[in-house]
Amino acid sequence: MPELPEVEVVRRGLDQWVSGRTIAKAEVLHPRAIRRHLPGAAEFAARLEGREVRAAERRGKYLWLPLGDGRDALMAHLGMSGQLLVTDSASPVEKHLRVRLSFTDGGPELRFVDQRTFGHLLVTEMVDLARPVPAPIVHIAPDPLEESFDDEDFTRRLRARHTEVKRALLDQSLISGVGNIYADEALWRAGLHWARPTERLTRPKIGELLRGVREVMADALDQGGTSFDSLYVNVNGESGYFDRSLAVYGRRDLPCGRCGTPVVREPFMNRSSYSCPRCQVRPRGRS
DNA sequence: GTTCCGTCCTGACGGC
DNA sequence: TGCCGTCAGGACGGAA
Repeated sequence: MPELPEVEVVRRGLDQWVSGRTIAKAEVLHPRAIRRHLPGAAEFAARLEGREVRAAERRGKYLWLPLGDGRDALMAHLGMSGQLLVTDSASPVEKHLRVRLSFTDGGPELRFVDQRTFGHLLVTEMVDLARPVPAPIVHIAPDPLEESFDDEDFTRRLRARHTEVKRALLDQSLISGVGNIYADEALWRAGLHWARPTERLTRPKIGELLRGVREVMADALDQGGTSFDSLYVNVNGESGYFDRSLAVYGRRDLPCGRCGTPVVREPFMNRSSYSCPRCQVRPRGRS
């Protein structure tokens, strides 16, 4: 599924193939794909048609294309299965095509394809903060790859929480862009068990955790950015074109890359947490 | 105010 | 072979 590094690759692809072009027509093929655009499909299309697309931006897993003078934008979240494809208008329609944008230059169109429709698109006003962001995501914290991410502020707010460290990592209002996979990988790099209470984490340990988050994302981005010239391979949110070299995620019973101990899978928030029972010791009194 | 949990969705997969 | 249950999981709304 698309995580922050994949979304960044999509952003770069959109920048290359879509920015600077003018939208001719917008078609909504599945209403759920624009469910957060409350005025509906007709208004969605009207807000887009005839508008010029500016440079693509991203915060966490949200992407947006500012329109015209930049006071509004087309915003996208890919969810778990969403893809933004830049493709020739004559190419066959994908089974799960949800939204389709064509351009006045007659060049390749932009398609939003999403099997499970957890993703969505909307047109929204921008809010002029220190960095302008789409209105629906003003409550989202900066992601750890943004310049405006404040390590000191994160440390203070994390220690003020009374919860498990992984829950906090997945809380978008504290730090954005970290999903289940990279949370597990970053915790493994920092030698932290996912159930460790946030209020007892030391400053150096939080420093290690942030370093783990940034390194695992940077590694993925390095790998994803290597073959960046093919239209079809890169402007999408497909998992699998990153050879993520995961250390623990999805590796139940396989040896930990550091100590060889078999990785364990534990239920967590109706999903899974993977960790090394030796490198990431479970806090006492928590089972 | 903070924390937690159910819900949305479709396809792959395993068990019977 | 085919049916059914389970799992995957980001974000949000509402309950505790």
